[in-house]
Amino acid sequence: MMHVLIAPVFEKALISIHAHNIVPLVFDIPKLIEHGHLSTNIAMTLARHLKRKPADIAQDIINALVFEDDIVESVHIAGAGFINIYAKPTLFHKVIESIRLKGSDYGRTEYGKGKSANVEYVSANPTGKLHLGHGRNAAIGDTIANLLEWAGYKVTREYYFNNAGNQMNMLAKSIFARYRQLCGTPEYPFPEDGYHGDYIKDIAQKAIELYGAEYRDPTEEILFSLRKIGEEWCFSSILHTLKKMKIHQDTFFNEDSLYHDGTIDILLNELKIKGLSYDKDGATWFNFSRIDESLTDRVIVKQTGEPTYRLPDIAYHRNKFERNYDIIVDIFGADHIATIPDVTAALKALDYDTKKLKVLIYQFVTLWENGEQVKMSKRSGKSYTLDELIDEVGPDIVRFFFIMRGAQTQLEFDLNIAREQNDKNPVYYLQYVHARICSMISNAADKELIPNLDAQLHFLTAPAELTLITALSRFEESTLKAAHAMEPQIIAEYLRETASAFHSFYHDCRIIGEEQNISQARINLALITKTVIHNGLAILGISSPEKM
RNA sequence: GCACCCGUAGCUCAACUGGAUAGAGCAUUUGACUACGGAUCAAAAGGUUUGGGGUUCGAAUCCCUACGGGUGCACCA
Repeated sequence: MMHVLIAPVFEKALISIHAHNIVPLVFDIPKLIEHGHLSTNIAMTLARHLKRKPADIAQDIINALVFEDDIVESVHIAGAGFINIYAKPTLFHKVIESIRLKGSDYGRTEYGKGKSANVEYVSANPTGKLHLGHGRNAAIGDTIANLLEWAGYKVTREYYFNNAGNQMNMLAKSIFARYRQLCGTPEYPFPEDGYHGDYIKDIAQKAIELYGAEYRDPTEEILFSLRKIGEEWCFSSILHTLKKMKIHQDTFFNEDSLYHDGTIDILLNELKIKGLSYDKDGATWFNFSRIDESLTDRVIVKQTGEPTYRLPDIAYHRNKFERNYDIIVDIFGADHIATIPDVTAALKALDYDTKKLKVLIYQFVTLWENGEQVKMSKRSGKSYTLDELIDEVGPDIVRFFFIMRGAQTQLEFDLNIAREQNDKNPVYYLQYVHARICSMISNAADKELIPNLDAQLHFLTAPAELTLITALSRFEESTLKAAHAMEPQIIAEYLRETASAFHSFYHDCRIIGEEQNISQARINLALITKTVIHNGLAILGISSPEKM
């Protein structure tokens, strides 16, 4: 944000030396204060294009700088051609004013103004409870939706599911087996690939309450009914868990609708006409190899006449493209990686602009407890569910742990750390800032020290104060960068740095008990810190407690 | 075997997407206000960024290669 005040002056300088709009003008905040408050490598990036030495270009730029406001102390060339800028305190004070004006909107940008985005996440079929992998999916997806919203997009949060097909039939058969076992035939065989979780027994119990214990054979009718109550049970469990995680999705897209409204038939027909599909061995194949040599042809309609998952996947994505979103985001686990090239190639062959499609792949979660990995086996049904995890450590910690690492790295979820309510837990470090400030404000009020927004900010000159302001000034860049890169972890990292800057400031600089002017100025600084932490946590879907 | 992701301090991870002396947290060691919440702060120590080549002013980042880990490669989803 500080660069917003500086950049125009540099732009003018670049124009005057005829080096404007050749490469983007980027400012960095140097790690070392010896390198100034802000720096730019513009002279170095220009060097190649202008075929001149970076240092010479830097000197020309500096000579052409004209600062009208009294915000810059000095400008120097350093290293291989960096231009380092030393700001006056007034620059920092302008930052405070600006953040205060934006308040709870500070961090929002107009990057995606007038554009729409669709973020699809969770998308678990109603065959069971959500597990930890879904949790990571949910946290990443919901946070990216938040980030895009903060970047100005109109966002649709979508859930895609399939309540038909083999998986659901297996669910019905599993329920029937448990039903018989509960109704006096404990030796009734359980399907080989059935769903083993205990929840199936709960559903069977419900079936007994609804239909009695009389059914002996898995007729089509009874399986249909069991499938229905199984679906309802699972969906209500999924929604309940998501709600606990503070996740609400706008659209629930049923795969079935693609068959009912003819989308699938139309697609099949079109593929045939365009030569993108062919019949072989009684099945219909997609001619992927024709559009991309690195791909292999795949069956899209089986011999049995049933489609494979690829066909509705393509149809569904086409449907999303037809809904005219500017960005379409999928959040997928690493196990779905194979479908992406196929779906993308198919859409491209159908003339859609696949640059709009962003598929975010996250790696798997491993759960650790007491230094040992907790095995999560779907078959045995002994998986630790997302619901249990939320009950144990709360939604804030669950959400934070799932986004605090980059999506492409395998996540080690350490239950012991998640459970600890102490300094080892990174979530408290952030929330503590908020609680601390709230507490301080109420203490100040007891001493009749009321926040005065017109306080003289020029009393803020201590290093810890300037470091904190610098951190706060970076929030907008961070939200933008995180939205652009679709990496929630950037926000987590940003908040940690900012929290650290605040705690240092709070330790070094007393607020209550100092001279009135200084107290007021520092209260203002604390207040905007509270705003930034609150906004940042809100993006992550995490609460900002006033007490802990 | 082929494709994709990853390999950074003892452990878990960053690094503004090619920038200055690779940084945090935990663990270890040492210190801190009779005052605003010690769920805090300050400091020490810890590295040939898996190995080897290459690209350029400059590489953890890009390319090639070897090794190690994960995931996928169905007429399952």
